[in-house]
Amino acid sequence: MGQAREIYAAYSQSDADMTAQTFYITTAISYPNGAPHIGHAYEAIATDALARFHRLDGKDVHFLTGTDEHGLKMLQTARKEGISAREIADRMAPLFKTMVETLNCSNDDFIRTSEERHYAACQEIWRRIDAKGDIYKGGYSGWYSVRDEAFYDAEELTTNEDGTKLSPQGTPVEWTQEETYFFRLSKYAEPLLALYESQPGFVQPDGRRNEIAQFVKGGLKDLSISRTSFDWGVPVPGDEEHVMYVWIDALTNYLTGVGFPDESSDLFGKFWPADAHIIGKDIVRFHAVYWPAFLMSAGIALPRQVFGHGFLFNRGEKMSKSVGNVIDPLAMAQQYGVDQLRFFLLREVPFGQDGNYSHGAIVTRCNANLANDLGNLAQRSLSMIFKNCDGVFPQPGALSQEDEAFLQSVDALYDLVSQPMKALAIHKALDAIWHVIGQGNTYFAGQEPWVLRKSDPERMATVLYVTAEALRQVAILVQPFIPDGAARLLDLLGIAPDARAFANLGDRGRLVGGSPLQKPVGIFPRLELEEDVA
RNA sequence: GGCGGAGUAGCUCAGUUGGUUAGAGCAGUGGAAUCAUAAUCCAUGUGUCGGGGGUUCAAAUCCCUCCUCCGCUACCA
Repeated sequence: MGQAREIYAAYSQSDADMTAQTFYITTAISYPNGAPHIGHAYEAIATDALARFHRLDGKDVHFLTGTDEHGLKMLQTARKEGISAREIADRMAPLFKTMVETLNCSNDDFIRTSEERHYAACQEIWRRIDAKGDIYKGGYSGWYSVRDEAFYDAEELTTNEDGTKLSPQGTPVEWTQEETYFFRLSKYAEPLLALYESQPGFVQPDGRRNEIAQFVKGGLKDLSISRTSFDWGVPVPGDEEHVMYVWIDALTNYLTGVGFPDESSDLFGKFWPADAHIIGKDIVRFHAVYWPAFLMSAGIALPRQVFGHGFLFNRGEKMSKSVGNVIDPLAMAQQYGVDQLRFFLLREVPFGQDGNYSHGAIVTRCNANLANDLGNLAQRSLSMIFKNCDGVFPQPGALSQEDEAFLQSVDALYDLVSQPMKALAIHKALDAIWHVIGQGNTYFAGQEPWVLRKSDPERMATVLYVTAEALRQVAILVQPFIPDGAARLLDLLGIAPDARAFANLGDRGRLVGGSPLQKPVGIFPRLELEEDVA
């Protein structure tokens, strides 16, 4: 194990400077063989919330997402329509690009693996792995269907009456051997185990890391990394008969996104190694085993974390075309609102676990937390200020014990949000914010400023000021999750765009008494509980 | 089969290294208030903490066993 440790240690960032001023985060790239679904939307939204959080926290953030366009399935889909794979990729990729835009994602780049820059990156990493002696030519054998141009696993096959084997598509298959290049994955089992042990945060959540470690402990087989049976892919350097197969191509997008192979570029220097790859739990192994192995082989620093999130289910059922519960995320964004959809997914589903969504759950969650708790607290307090304080924020008088106590928990909120966000516990961060919003309603109701209006106007002014100051901080903290609503609230409060970063939280950016207030308008209207269309 | 995780209030779940009357949100019930997006606030739970056995002064929390559910067990993005 000692030597294994050295192999990976040379490239790992286990002593990563947690106060680093840059942050590189990625989603997985989507396979655009069909339209985007709610799972794609969820991953993009969660990753965006993390990216926005770190940006507001003062870091220089690079957020990458995109599409993985090569491979046999794209080619087959294209053939069915009688067009080229590139044509279908050109038609489908924009759907994903539109989705992330519509969902208000702040990605800095959108990579398509069919782009020239990506070919350059893949070919360079291939060359380096090859130079390391980790690539060799061998044979890949399996049940091959000439008509499908595809290999199938033995379990997928059915046996015909006459004893011949058939593919799932019902086409005949035959035992075929194809020349392919292999990557010496077997060589990296020990270094990978050393990585998981010394950097428990490398694979998260913990349960996933245990599964991966268990898998690797069982020994690793070398990996087939090229194909000759189709040509929709990145050509292998020096052997144009082969295209790269799946993982070197797909995973390398994270390097392409920061300018690799130009390691002297500003982008690469600033952002590699990546801080977090946010991916679905189904592809954790490829990111936690293949990817670091490729990078170790190529002599490139390893990413700091791979996080596998859960799946979403529609009322407990996996969505499928046959069940008819496949829902277009853009239709959901249209129906509920982008902030509402974002908030629901981030608040309702513990990040890392599977989650459920339903029309009723979304309506309940959004009305209770967005319209009632936050929206109404803003409306009731700001409209009192607008009507009773000459349209400007009041000057606070001496603070009472209740004022101090409430402000104290508002000022403490940043830490309670920051800690879970840095641990990717997004739902816990939102829980902390809403706990304080709840305190805000309790405080407001307890102080009864509508009574003070007549009995003690100065005291009323102080209560309203404290409430508005709490709203200012809440609005700033809520930006990563519900950016539009947060911006509207900050606009109402008259907070300048350059005063909305986390550096302005607490007493470093107190609301200024006497500054003008916009006429309050509802931030989050209630959703009407209509017939369930889902 | 092997390895791992989970079974806690009607629903969704929290419960650190075992220790006062097991908690939260939602739903329900009763009340208050009326500034506000019919929003808000207060009060309110007789839960066998999956079953059984054990360790301990003390277990949801440790050990054994049984039941149920789930995840992983390689070349599909």
